[in-house]
Amino acid sequence: MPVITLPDGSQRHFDHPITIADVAASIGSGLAKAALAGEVNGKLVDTFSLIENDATLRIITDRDPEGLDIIRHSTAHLLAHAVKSLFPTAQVTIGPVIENGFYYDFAFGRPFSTEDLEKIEAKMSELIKQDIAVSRNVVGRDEAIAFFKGLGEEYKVKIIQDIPATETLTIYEQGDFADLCRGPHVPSTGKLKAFKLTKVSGAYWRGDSNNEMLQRVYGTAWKDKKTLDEYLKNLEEAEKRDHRKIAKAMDLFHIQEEAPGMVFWHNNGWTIYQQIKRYITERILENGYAEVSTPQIVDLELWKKSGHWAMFNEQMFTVESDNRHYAIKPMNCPCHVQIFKQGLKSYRDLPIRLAEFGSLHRNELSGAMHGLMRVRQLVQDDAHIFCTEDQLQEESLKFIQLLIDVYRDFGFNDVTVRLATRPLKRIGSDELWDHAENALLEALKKAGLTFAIFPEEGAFYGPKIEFHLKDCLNRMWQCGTLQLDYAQPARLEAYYIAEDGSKKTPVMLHRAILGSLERFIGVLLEHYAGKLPLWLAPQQAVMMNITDKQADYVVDITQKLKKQGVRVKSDLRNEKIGFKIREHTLAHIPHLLIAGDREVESRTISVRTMDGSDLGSMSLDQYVKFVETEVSKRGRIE
RNA sequence: GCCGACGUAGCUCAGGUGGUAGAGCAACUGAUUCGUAAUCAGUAGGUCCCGAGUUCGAGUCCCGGCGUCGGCACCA
Repeated sequence: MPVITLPDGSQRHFDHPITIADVAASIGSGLAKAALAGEVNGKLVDTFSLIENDATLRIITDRDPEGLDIIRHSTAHLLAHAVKSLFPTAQVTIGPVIENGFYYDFAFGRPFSTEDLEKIEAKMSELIKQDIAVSRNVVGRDEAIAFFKGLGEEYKVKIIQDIPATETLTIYEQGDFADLCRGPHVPSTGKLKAFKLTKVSGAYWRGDSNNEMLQRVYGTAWKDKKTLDEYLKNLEEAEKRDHRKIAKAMDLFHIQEEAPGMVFWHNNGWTIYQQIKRYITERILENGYAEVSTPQIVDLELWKKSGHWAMFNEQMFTVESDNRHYAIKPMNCPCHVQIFKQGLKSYRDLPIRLAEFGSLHRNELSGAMHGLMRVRQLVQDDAHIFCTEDQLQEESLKFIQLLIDVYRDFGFNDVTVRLATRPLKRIGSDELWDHAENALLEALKKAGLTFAIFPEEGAFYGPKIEFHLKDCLNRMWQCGTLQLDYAQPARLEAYYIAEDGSKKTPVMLHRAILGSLERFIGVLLEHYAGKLPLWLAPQQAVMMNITDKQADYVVDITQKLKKQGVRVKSDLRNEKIGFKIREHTLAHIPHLLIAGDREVESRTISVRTMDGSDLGSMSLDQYVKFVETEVSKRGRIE
């Protein structure tokens, strides 16, 4: 006779096994209607599942995060249901919940068109209206295989064959549609209120590019129309922040057909670029790095020795001259090892930190390019630290601390950190890996960072820490990285003389804070929606006159401000002041400086910021001081 | 690289079923001289991504290529 304990501690006694739906109904009719699933003793189950023994129960509604996941999962099923009824030859595969929605992969003879999508959506709405009850059946393995074979669902059969024999298999049915699924699901299709199919694309079966391509349909689902609309609106807003759009509006750069994946930086964009480079140079020099510069084109022999040619030759551009074969460098590291090797190094010289803003070329697959985020020519704020085993952890910690501080200056206080550990295919002893992983782990802990461990994701030569930033559409981009490398220094025969007089191979740390400057600028533009803080803004101020009378004054003040290092231009056009203000505000110029008769009279300028606040009149000196203070704050959030 | 969509004026985009390209903004010219997010009028502007084909005739249809976009895969 089950006694059911609810989240508020109250208990309900029943004299017979009871479903969650019934418990909900016994509490109230509103809850009965809202119930999507239940959590019984910490496990999510369907509302129609039977409770036979004493249990704690939480009824899941669309107010719970789990409720939303269930809605999305059930909407994925609804999608499959609609597809199967419209296109019976389509085979179902998997349909998981993802951030903000779900997708479902189908094997189908042809791609789905946008018209198909509309039809599918309409069918889904129809199925919702019919409010079809969902049921769950536990089935035996052979039974399940026979069942899906009978339906011609070959992929489901493959999926079942891969599920461990210990797991029970369940089939969910709604009307004439059945799918292998762990559940739970909403009790009936009528519970699904707000969804939208967003895009179709190809996706490889089991994520392997050697396999056939399936048709993936993406969708989003929410508890009600209101939250769905909010989400769609947010998406639209986010798309406006796309760095490619902002760049066009701000005249930052362009990319054209003749040089795919390579950037033509316009003056405005290049000003940002230079500003960042200058800043990083300053920061690394004060942190004991030495800046170097190495060749762009290097004989293939070096890349063979370093291991790059064997691993990454498809992504390397090559050139030929005088019967010699060269590669345009995709990375700086082998060249930095060459500098390390010049002259005998003692343990006393270590650590040696070599930094370079080298231009790198990587022949990325054509489909991989993405604005500034993924390009074929890039510059990293790259450096390699050569050190001893003992210095590993301290160097790692120092780097992480520098990175965090630099990110703060750019206004990023929220960074996703991953520790990628030993992959299956690797070189080096387990002791070495223990040591290396531990060094990074300890460094992360000491730095006080929260991070996730990504097992088997490390490089073949060593573990790595990845620092990811999000773009406006929530796509993650790796920016910073710290990698331990035991292989290259040895392969390229770098050594130092240890305390005991023996030759030892140094450990090499590959590290970058911003990663590719191109990508970082892309993320930065989206982060700020183009409204860069003063220190980065390519144009910091525009000085404008109200009528022609103040033109000379404006030219004079502009000149003086330029001499003081302010990135300012004048706008003397015969336009109304409102028009000029609007234009420069839309161009995200931080300071709008205005001079009318009053200002000429008092030798001042009227200062307005791009967010619309009027700072009143100030003298030239006052303004320059104001700029200096703002610039020195950089992008830090107090 | 794979699947799909797209490529028209400087920008954003319109151009059922084939009949010599259009709007808004920007540009240019003129008027206006104005106080914090759009003054008015006029003018000019095109290799419709490239190549081949079907057709009397192609921005539109077919084929091939390039690029971009959304995903997949990849990402030292």
